[in-house]
Amino acid sequence: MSALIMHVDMDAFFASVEQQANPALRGKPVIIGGRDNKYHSIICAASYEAKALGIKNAMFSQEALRICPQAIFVPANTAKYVYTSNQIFTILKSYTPQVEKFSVDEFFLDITGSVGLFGSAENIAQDLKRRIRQAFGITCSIGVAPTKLSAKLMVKLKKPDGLLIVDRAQVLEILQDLPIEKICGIGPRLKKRFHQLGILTCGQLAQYPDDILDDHFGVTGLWLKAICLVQDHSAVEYFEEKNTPPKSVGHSQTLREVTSDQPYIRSWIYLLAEMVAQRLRQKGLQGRTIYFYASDGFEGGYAKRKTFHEPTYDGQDIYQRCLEIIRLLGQASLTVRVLGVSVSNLSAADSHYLFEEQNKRDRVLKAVDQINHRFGDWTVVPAALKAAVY
DNA sequence: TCTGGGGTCCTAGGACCC
DNA sequence: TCTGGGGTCCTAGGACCC
Repeated sequence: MSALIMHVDMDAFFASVEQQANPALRGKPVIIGGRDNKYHSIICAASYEAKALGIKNAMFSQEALRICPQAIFVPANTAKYVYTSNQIFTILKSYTPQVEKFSVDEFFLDITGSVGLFGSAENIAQDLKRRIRQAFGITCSIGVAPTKLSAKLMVKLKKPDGLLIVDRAQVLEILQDLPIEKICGIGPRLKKRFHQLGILTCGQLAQYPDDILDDHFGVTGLWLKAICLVQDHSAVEYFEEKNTPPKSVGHSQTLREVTSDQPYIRSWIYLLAEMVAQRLRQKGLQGRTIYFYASDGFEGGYAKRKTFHEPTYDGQDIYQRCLEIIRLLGQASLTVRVLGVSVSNLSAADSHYLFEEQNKRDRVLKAVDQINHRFGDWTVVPAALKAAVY
């Protein structure tokens, strides 16, 4: 008997959690994200009511407001979503110990050994949907198939509040004419390269000769073909609510328009560096690798990362390191629309510095954090930031 | 389809050790 | 001292996901 893998995907998770927490939001178009016009920011998520009115994921908040002026904006509350996600995880564990948290709102379950206890995959799925709806007022979509990725794909076809249970033959039939980019793992670049080989559908990829795929894409090509043949038998990983520390912390910002104003660009880089540093300190982390990214929005852009000897959680350090990376890029003058700063190679922050000088700076940073925490972000900012913030 | 802001993961190549 | 194959670790770059 082949495996039974279940994929569970919450519908409009963030917005649903907020609607459950606040009855006044139910049945209304809700947008998660800032409404501010200080920077032009993007929305984080939207309820189905908002989506029905034309709100799309990752829209600029001003654009969303224009399309849907009656929308209710709610600031994102990540802690709340993670908490609910962990509660859902606990419910899922009552059907099988083999539950994998794929993201905050997506899970895989291996229910191959559970159907004996619970009757059938259909029973488990219906029961689960009912319990999650009762406990959290949230609907979810469920797919059951012989492999993880085919289960995930089935969910994609059935959102929201969907349920699709299929065997291998049915998956193969659905895959036959499905565009390859629907596969989790094929983005715009790979899609283009597959199209150049005349591969447009999963059915075509499933038929393609191994050696040519290997030549063009290496193991990735063979793995993607296995997915299209429903032979990607990667196991559902057990994991407890793991609290793995982040591997990188970063911020990026799209400016209102392309600019070559170097002082303005530098103050944005400084602001991003400070924002990243502040979050590192909140998490008690420091990092050695600085990643800097800039793009004019048309011609790709410059991206470079560099690993430094000393870890840091100091915004000024991060800023200086960004400037060094820019020098390495050989760009005397930047023309940018998008800027990004990210720190990786993280370790637990160690505040015992050898040098008193650093200790002093350390205390200043902590004091600034405390003031900002108490009076709101950016009460105290380095003078160079004023141009960008105000 | 891209938008875009937060990330992760994979891989090639260099450095180093035995 | 040179040679070199095999292995591991690290870095940088790129692709992709939600």
